[in-house]
Amino acid sequence: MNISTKTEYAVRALTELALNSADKPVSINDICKNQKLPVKYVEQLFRKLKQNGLVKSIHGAKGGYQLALEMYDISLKDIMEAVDENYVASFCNGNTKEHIYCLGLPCGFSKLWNEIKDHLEKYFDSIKLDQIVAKL
Amino acid sequence: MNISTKTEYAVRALTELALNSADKPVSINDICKNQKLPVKYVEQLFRKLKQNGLVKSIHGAKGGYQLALEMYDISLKDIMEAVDENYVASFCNGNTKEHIYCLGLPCGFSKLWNEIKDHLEKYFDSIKLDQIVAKL
DNA sequence: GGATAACATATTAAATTAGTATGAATTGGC
DNA sequence: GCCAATTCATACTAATTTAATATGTTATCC
Repeated sequence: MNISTKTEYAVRALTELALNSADKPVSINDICKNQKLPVKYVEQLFRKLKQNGLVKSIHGAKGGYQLALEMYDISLKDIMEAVDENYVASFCNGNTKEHIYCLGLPCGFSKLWNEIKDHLEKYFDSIKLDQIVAKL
Repeated sequence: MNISTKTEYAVRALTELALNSADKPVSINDICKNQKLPVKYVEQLFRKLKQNGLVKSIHGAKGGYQLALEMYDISLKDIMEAVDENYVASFCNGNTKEHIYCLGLPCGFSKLWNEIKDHLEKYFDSIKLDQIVAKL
């Protein structure tokens, strides 16, 4: 039950964009210099962020990334989902999507796990990038 | 950001106690037979649950475990904490307890991580064993 | 005294996560 | 046109964590 470093790195990187990419794109290199993050790892994260429509990119020299959405339209949940797939999915020992059976038996806990999952998703979705930046 | 199997197993095992250990102790063997869980693994979990005062034990033949507290005094947080130490602690890349520095730099995110941590702890503490049993 | 069951610890195995390596494709500036 | 900077893509390795097993000892009931 932890925030993964993937999520942490993504949040930190997106915060850099939020602060510096309004007019010009910012390169991963610059981001990683500022935040002391591993470049190649963060590259991977950014590809996922792009696939999920959170950032847009400009190729080639002087290229880089910019936010694709307004800060208040990017939630912590969006980030986690993009970067850390099934970030809150594998309850009930991950046996079925519907959580009706666990370990081959009808599972009485699906209700509980689903409620928790729901709560967490809503909570993380309520935290937006502009709020995160405001807390810095 | 998932419920560990440790927590899942512990919840399932404690539910068994909640339902069956009111008068007599219940053995780990019986619990694991019912819930199809690995005995030796669950043994370890129960030792931690005992250390944390959630269950009490009776040695020897006909022995086993019983809840040490009322069901409404055992929260999901208590269980997670007992069985899954630092279940929600390693934010901020786990570098310092206070989350004031990250990777050697003053960390602007400590506020965020701590708020999240706080929220999660309160949430999990609000879910009590009697409610879990009621949802079955 | 034998069966049952908690208690304790060490070890192995599996899975996940983090990070590196290598290289191709794209673009700006000289 | 070429070179540097940069995104894009994938494969691989290393580290860490988590799950589970193995091997016992100790206590208690019958």
